[in-house]
Amino acid sequence: MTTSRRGRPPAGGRAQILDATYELLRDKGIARLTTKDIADRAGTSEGSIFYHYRTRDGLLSAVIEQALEPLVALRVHGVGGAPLPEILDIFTATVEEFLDRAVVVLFAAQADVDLRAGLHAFLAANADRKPQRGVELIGDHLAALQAAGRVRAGIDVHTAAFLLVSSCVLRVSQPWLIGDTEVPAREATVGTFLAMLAP
Amino acid sequence: MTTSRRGRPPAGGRAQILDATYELLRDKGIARLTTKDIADRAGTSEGSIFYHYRTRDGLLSAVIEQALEPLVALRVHGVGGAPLPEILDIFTATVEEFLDRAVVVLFAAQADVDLRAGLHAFLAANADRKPQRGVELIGDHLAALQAAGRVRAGIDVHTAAFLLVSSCVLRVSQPWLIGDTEVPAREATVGTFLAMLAP
DNA sequence: GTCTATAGGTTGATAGAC
DNA sequence: GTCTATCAACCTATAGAC
Repeated sequence: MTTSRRGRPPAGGRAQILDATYELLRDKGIARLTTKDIADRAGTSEGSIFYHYRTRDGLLSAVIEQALEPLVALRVHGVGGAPLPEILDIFTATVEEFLDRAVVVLFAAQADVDLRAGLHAFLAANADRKPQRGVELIGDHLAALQAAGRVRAGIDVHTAAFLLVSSCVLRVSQPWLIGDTEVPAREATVGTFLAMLAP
Repeated sequence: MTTSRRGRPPAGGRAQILDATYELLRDKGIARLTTKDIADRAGTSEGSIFYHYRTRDGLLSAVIEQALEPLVALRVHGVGGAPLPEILDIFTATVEEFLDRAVVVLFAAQADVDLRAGLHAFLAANADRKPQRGVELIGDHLAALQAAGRVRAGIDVHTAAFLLVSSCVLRVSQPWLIGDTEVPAREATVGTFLAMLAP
């Protein structure tokens, strides 16, 4: 797992192939993604691709897993004692920043049952329910505030947290799915969410 | 546009090809979708496919547009005077029922820039912002209730409506994107949403 | 490790009989 | 309208030189 080394990496190295594949996935889509196009964009030869990744699917899996790396590396920990607006601002910004890159591979994996199964297996083995635990964490914090009377009583705070995360997913996905359309800004969504929580 | 005729349609007709393509898209994905597989599943020959749809892309576009048909046919109208819980229940159920079928083609279209561009153009030309107008409509109804004091003051009701629709999209998409995971039931989400709106 | 050359198989699309 | 037969292009993967 030597992911870095001294000096300029060789032109046809693993990283260039990985980056070129991600960019083509994002710009053209997976349907007409060929190893020839990848080689051209990476400035290498097709032979190198198969030397490094053995198969086209192996390369695609590597690209998918790289884009999900922030989720794997994530250390889930308590949200601390910062003011709620700040917590939700940072949380939603982090989620959307991750999704900006991840949707490309999440959508690409939908094109093939095997890729999708591999994606799900990878998440199960390496991400250990982190998306859900993020929602749980926010929910737990809201529950504490609710107990302290700073969040209105009578609402299921974990379901509320799911609503907030949903808006992050849709905001990032919508331009891809149905084209450019108006969506409330993230800050406005967080603001409205806070107002709906107030006692 | 003769979509029906007397008697049993010929085995290799347009409809069978369309259905077979949708099913393969849903079950296997677009990446390895071949006209041969489509012909086999439809019980027809490849020749018939190209006779009816001229090109593979033409067929795919037809499948996409058929799955979005409920959106095109939708007549957007006021929500009437039913109780809010009932309105939101019916609204979210309708949205998710549509998405259950639509995500298959919405995701498939992400595999190719041309397909995606075609999808966006089709929606712009035939759906006339109906997704957004659905959100607006719920928002407008909430605004009226807010003016009547039955929804708490100080919240942006249109952003709130966006939160609710987001949860529908994520609930339907999540099994595809990250695999089977716990998600709050639709009824629970609507219930929590209502509780957050109460004055 | 990277390249070139090429094999081997698949794919979308066409032609022409029925 | 549907079928069979066929083709030309393309794509993944391998072999072997450097």
